[in-house]
Amino acid sequence: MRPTVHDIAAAAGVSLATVDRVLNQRPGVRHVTREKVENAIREIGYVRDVAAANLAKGRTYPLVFILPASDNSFMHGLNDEVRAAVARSPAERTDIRTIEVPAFDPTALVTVLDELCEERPAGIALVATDAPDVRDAVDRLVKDGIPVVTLVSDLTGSQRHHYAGVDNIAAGRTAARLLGRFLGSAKGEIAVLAGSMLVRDHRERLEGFAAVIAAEFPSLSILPVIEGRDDPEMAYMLVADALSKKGDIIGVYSLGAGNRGLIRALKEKAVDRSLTVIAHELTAHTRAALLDGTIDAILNQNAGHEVRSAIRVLKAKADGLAVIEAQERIRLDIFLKDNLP
Amino acid sequence: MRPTVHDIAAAAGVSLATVDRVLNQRPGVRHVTREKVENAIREIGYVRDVAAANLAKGRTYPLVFILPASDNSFMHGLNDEVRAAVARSPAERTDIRTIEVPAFDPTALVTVLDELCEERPAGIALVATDAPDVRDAVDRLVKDGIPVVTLVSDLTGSQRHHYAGVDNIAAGRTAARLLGRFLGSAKGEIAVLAGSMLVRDHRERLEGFAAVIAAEFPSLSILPVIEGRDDPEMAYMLVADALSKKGDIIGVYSLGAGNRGLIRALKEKAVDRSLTVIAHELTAHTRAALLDGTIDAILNQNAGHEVRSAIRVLKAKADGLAVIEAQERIRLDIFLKDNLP
DNA sequence: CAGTTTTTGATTTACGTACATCAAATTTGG
DNA sequence: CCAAATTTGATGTACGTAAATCAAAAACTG
Repeated sequence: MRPTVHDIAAAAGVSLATVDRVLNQRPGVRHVTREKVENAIREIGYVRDVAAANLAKGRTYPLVFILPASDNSFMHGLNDEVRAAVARSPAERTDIRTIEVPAFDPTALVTVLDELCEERPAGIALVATDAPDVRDAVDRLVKDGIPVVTLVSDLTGSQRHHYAGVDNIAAGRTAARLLGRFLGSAKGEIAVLAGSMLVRDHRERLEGFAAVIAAEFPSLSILPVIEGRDDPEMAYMLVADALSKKGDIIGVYSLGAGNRGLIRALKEKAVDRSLTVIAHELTAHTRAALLDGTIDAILNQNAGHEVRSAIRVLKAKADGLAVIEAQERIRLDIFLKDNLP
Repeated sequence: MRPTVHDIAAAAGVSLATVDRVLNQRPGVRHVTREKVENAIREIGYVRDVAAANLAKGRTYPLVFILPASDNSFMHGLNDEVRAAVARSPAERTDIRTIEVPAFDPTALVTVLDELCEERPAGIALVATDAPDVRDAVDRLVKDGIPVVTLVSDLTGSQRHHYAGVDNIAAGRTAARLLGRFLGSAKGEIAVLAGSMLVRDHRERLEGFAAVIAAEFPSLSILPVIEGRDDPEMAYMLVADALSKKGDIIGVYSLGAGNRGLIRALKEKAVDRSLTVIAHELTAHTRAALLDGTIDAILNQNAGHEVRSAIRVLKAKADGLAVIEAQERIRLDIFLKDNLP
């Protein structure tokens, strides 16, 4: 049988009440006594029964998720995952609320963040637009003792407690290597479609991509980035336009969302050409395009994992517990047509 | 506040005792009453507080893991993960024991399985050697009501409750496409190193690999499979031998373990040649080889995920609960040198 | 050393469920 | 319609922890 608080009390020669004071860092314990108890805990190998503890506490965690109001499959998927987390709320003792803000709009984000400063939820997760104002607002929250994690896209230089998302530089580098290797010794230009350079994840993907292309695939050159604001319509127009111009585009890297538009443009303007295409985020659209050969590889971040990780981290931070970084690492999925889930 | 058993009692107009009888399917409840209670449960949306239930039950799950005694990094890693699970045992109410059996030895496996039939643990996880005798032994256990999951490698035609491992046909297909695309239009032979055709995972990987090569990369031909029994020494000798012969090997697919030997052979015998190499399982050795360019891509199954999934499934089965298949799906990781964890 | 403050002990209640017991009510069979 | 069987209710204890109260003991203060 695993040891309980009673065993600690017996081992340390103190009362249950004192053990409780030490365990829950309540005041009124002499330093020597505290050490005696802590030693006993270590010696008998006590670990708190979290289930029993939560039951006794009956505590719930009011959490807030701030998501951009973007009309693309990835954000819809993210929304779905948050809703799924809301459905699990009773079991996880969370009480999750989501707030939608306009995409790529630092001001709106700051307004929401400042309001939350008053409300004092147990934790906040946000898809960050990477701007100094946002950083400052987040830092104010952190200073106020409210746990904050960035989701999907990080916030440069801020004090946020954690980032729940993939390593986007690595993602960009991986995309570059795949594209480079798939293209072999071919010479030509690569079109890059991004959402906006205002979000750090897109900037980082581009950075990693450009670095590897430059260093290891000198026969490829990268065209000026197309910013489609993660909007399918806009992406369609811009990509169709780029493909219509004469030039020797032989590859495309779509590092943001709005791939519906990209795929439409590819199907209309590049049927005759054999483009190698790498895109981000597995959605119904990109999955179909991968299967029919329009896209060659998809890099994906699992939104469900990100949301669940964010919740775990926020709860841990709210309780002042340590986070097992290795466990919270979000993996970059690579999908070819053969290993689709 | 989420509803409790008291709320059910009130809603159904019965006593707590009756609610308990219904919830825990105890006898002595009239059919009409049972329905009344079940309706109330549905209407107020009651979900059992698992933490409280476990606390009250104080139940533990004696589980057994049967692992092959193979001296390769993957099996060592798997062992480590099981040990890590043992360390978590108190928190998860599991009581895990591991049994080592000789690798690729159906008879030894059957002996162990039959012994466990007497012992009646709450669940068994095994790395299956794919043989009819083993299948029959597993089916006997299943018939006796003992939950069984196969780990890493599945068991053809058996009644095992679940398979905790990657889709190995998909893995083989993915390897083929990567290799094919990396090689571009090059013509030549592909060497395949396996552990043994006695285990289903290796057979399936080969099957998927061969299918895609044949269908989509006709310029590549597959040499007869080299069976290295997942042993580094044996793998070294066989691969070194294959590379020494004249021929036009331009690619290698290592679908089993023992990659230490493969890497040594590649470094000694293929420095001058530019081989494209795809291997399975991320270990210290394959990681180093990926970084130094000896290996071009690594396909990986996360042993930790597999072990944790197996435990979740065994517990669920022991309690007669349903398993969320989507949650237990083991992903195939693809690592290039850029996205290593 | 009296008085004050701090530390410690003893005890109780609560969380939501499981499980057991015994009495009371209801249904069933003859 | 009575006895037997079945169904239901009432109640208590347990799981391991949290949190609170109040009294007792110990440690300081001047």
